[in-house]
Amino acid sequence: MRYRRSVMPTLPRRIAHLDMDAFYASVELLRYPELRGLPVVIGGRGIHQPELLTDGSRRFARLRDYVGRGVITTSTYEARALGVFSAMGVMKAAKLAPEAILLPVDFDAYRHYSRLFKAAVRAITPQVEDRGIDEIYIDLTNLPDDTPTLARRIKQAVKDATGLSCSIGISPNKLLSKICSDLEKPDGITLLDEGDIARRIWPLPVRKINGIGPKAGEKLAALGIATIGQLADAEPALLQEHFGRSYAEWLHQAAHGIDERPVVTYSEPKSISRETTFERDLHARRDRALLSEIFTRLCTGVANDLRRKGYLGRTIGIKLRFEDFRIMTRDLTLPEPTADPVVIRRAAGECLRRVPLEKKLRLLGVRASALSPDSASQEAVESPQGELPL
DNA sequence: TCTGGGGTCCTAGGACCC
DNA sequence: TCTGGGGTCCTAGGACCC
Repeated sequence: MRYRRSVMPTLPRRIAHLDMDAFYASVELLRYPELRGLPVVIGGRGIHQPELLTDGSRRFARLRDYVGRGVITTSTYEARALGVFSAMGVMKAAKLAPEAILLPVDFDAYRHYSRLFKAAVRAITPQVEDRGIDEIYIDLTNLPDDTPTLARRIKQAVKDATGLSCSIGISPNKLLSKICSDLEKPDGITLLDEGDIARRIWPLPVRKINGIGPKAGEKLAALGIATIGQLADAEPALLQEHFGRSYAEWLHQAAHGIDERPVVTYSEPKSISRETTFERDLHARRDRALLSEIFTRLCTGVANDLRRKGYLGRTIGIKLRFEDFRIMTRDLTLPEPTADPVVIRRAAGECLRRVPLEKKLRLLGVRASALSPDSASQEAVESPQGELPL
């Protein structure tokens, strides 16, 4: 009995991060194989579908023909070679690659392929954590096979299920695996253990760490810290002075490749929201009718999403982005949770009355949070949303 | 010619209660 | 009448991610 604890073997963790290669663009290439090898970008708004010509070929929109707001959602590797990346404004991308093919976003198709690849991996092990439409973590620790075999089997399963390639990083934790999966993209397998950190991780820029974004990256650069190795060497006191205790401690641990977070196979949603950026900036009074119509549509959308997913929200909030890009939020907690569009519209209207509306608006959003499962909802039982591990 | 839409987590202050 | 500390809820904003 005394020795039970120390005798129990604890296997070193084997955590995989799987990232689909140029996911949206690759799904589009399944549909339009004639675009393979060309610079293709997905994004913009109101893009017309490719036009089918009488000879059976298709005419595609070009980036140079685009006018208006919108960002690039994904680009093929050929387009990336021209400097066109996700989140870039479409008009800016058009300057860099005017001849690139432009396709509209088709989330239904991407969600379909997302379900396919995740199901294929879950058939190998249920220890899967969802990280959005094109990424997952997988805990391989308790599987019998060796790591390279598992990596190849998972990639093959994804390929068989979808026709798409992915990249996999495998290491003792999520942080390192996430970095790894990016190292040999596309179609790569990268294995790494603690002994490889200095050689493979430390030379990388700090921004490769998931959790160091533009702001923290800038601040670190100002301190002369560019690489993960330099971050690992940084004086803890210096980090604490600039980032606060808890973030500084996390930075230090991350730079040393330390991360104990488990793979979480299911979590309840925390909020459900709808938002929209207008074609042109709208004025609270002059465009009142149009704004009101959009506002109501957003509330109805949130209500429908709540019902479809089987949740009630007790806190209703709004989000505004002004023409100068400043964001303002307001929220209101109700006595009772709701999924009623009329109740949501009224609560959101209360919130809206609390914000000054001199500046023109660029975006309007509505959100429900403080969610609870709706026990009266049949849909919740019949078609589980999220990815219930059943 | 700027910059989408869906999320999560964290911080911080004030109200309110014990 | 004054002093104080802890806990929870609500609200607002911000960083970050896919």
